[in-house]
Amino acid sequence: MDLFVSKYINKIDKKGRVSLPSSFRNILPKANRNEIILYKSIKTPSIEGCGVGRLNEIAKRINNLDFFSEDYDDFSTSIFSEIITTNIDKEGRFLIPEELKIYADIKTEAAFFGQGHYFQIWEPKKGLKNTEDSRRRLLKEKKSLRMILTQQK
Amino acid sequence: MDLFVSKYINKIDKKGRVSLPSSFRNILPKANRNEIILYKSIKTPSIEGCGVGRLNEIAKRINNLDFFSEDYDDFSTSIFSEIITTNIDKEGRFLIPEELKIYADIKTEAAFFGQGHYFQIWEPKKGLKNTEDSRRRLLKEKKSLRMILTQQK
DNA sequence: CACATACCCATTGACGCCCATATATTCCCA
DNA sequence: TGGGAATATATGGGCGTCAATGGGTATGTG
Repeated sequence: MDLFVSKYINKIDKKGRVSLPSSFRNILPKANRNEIILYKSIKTPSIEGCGVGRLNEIAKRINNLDFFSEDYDDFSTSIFSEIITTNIDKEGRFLIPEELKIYADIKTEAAFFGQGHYFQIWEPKKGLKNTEDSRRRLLKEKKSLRMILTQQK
Repeated sequence: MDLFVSKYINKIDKKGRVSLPSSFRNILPKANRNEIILYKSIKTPSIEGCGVGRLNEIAKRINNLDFFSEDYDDFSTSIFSEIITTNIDKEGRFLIPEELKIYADIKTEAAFFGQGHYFQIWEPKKGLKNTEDSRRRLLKEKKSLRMILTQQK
C-alpha cells in the first residue's frame, strides 16, 4: 500500500505535538521519513500534507515555466513561500505551525483524512461534516459510487 | 530538502543585522555557507537572494534570451551589475546593504519568502500582500494550483 | 579619529531528543 | 487454539541544544 487512506483522529498535546497516523508514516519513503510538507488547502479550511518527495516534482514543473514571466513568480510565490516543512520526531509526531492551525481552526484534536497521494488535516467536526457533504453531493449528482467502486477496467 | 521554502519574519537589530532563517542557511552548500548574493528583484520592490552557486544558473537563463534583444542587455545589466555579495556571521546573520533596504522599503523587520532555488526579502506587510495578490491572480485565471500540487506525473 | 564591521559572549524561548507509560495489536508456542 | 509475551502505537513529560536576538569589544580602513 502506497496511498494515504482512512481517517484518524489524534490528540494535540501541550507542546503542540500530534502523531502522524502510523499508516501514513509508512507511506513516506524511508529516506525522508522524518519530514513532511504542509500547506493550506485551496478550496477548504483544512491543511494538506504529503512527503517531501513531491516538492521536488513541483519545483521541476515550476522551473519549466518561463523564468521571466508573471506566472513564474505567481506560482513560485504561492507555492514555495506557502509550503511549510516540518520534522517528524522519533515517536512519529510533528508540530502543526500556528498559522495553519488557525487557518483550519484546529485546537486540541486533529483529524487526518487519506486522499490518495496526499492527506488532509481537519478540525474533527468540520472534517466529518465535509465527508458527509461530499458523499451527499456525489449521490445527488447521481454519480453512482457503486459504479465507480464496482466497475471493471 | 534542498529548496528555499516557507516564510519567516525576522528583526533587524540596531547594527543592521538580520538572521538568515536557519532552514535557508542549511540549503547553502557547506563550502560557501558564509556567503550569499543579493540583488534587486526586477519585477517587485523586493530583494532576491541565493547562494553564490546559483550565479551560474542565472547566467545561463540570461544567455537563453535572444542575444540581440533589448531584454538581453537590460537583464544582463540589471542583474549582474547590481549583484552584491554579503557575508554571514557565525550566528547566521548578515547585513542588508543600505541601497537594497531603501529599494525594498525595509526598516525594522525583514520577511523572507522561499522561492525554490532562491528567496525574496520583503518589507513584511508588502510581502504578505504580494503573496495574497499572487494567489488571487492564479485562482482568477483558473490555473489550478491544486493540479500542480497534487497531480501525478 | 570616526565609522563600519567582524568576532565573541549572553539570554530567552522553542524545538529535538530521550525516556516512560498505557493501550492495542501481533506473534508464538504449549 | 487459547493465552501470555513481545511489539507497536498514541500519548505524556524532562532536559539539553539550537535559533533568534542583544550587546560589548576588537579590528580596520578611510
